[in-house]
Amino acid sequence: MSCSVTLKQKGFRLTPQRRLIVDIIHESHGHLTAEEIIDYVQSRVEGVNKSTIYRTLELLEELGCVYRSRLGDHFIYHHAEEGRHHHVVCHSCGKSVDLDDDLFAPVEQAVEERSGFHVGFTHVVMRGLCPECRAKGLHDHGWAFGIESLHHH
Amino acid sequence: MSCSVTLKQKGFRLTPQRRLIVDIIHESHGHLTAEEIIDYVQSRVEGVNKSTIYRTLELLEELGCVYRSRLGDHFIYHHAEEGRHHHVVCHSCGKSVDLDDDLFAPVEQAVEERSGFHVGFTHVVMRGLCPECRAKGLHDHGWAFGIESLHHH
DNA sequence: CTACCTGCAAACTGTTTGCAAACAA
DNA sequence: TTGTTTGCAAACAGTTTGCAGGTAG
Repeated sequence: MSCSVTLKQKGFRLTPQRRLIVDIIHESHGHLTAEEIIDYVQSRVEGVNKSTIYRTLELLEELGCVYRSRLGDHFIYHHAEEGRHHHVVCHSCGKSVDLDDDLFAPVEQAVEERSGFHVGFTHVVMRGLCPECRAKGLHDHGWAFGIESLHHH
Repeated sequence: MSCSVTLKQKGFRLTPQRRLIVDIIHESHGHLTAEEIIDYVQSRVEGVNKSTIYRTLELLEELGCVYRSRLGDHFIYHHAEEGRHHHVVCHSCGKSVDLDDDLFAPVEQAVEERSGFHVGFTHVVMRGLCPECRAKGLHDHGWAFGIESLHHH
């Protein structure tokens, strides 16, 4: 179901600002940082405040419309419609590739077997080095990289 | 090799502050947040400044003596002597369990096969729900959790 | 009408930096 | 002695909050 419909259904108002933010997240097929969303929004409509954007993103996350994950210092957002999946982002050139939901199944199972802990990877964004950048002789040794994920409420 | 020796070998001074920080990291068998390290240090010696602690931790990471990973909003630190390994931390009670190095091997392989990207998981800290807390009826559905890792330079 | 939303400005949090004084070697 | 290291205070960046005025329904 579309985010706009979800908003209205749950009794939230569909303001122009919210509509714009929802549109941007839907139009982007990748993941966006909060900063990118702020820039896109403000390039289309002057005067939309970043706190409005953060508040809208928080709301959309609570409604299950978007995933929010942390990548390094930033949060990144991704619409939740295409279901569970993961990303790898190249450290060097920033290129990103999607990966299937099942990627972490072996890890989930192994963690459960070895420790009894239950973990679930809903939307993980990890950093790596893409084939092209590797061919250029870059190494990922010494690169800091992080992966994070967040449950969809 | 011990952190103190590494420091001296590379021409860095072994000050009381640095010795104290190294001791605390070694004494702790788990992982510590920057804040915990600051608290421990300051409870033993008054007047040690947090910027000194951050600078020392940064240095120790550069020397390969400690790992630094992000867990949510904080960095956490762990001495690097026991080699590669990972952790799961319970969302609810904070209990933590160590996991073997090889945990993410299937993921590393799958990412490489599917995307050509090269990723390496040196020291991942993830959140989950421990058996006891699960038995208490807590669910991890709806919990935000993150895993992050950092390469050891 | 009137809650809900927004813009603004200011607060916040964890981390980082610049600089003069202190100190290890 | 002397260049590294420290403590202090202030900067920083991204995110969050309080509040008065604005607007969707």
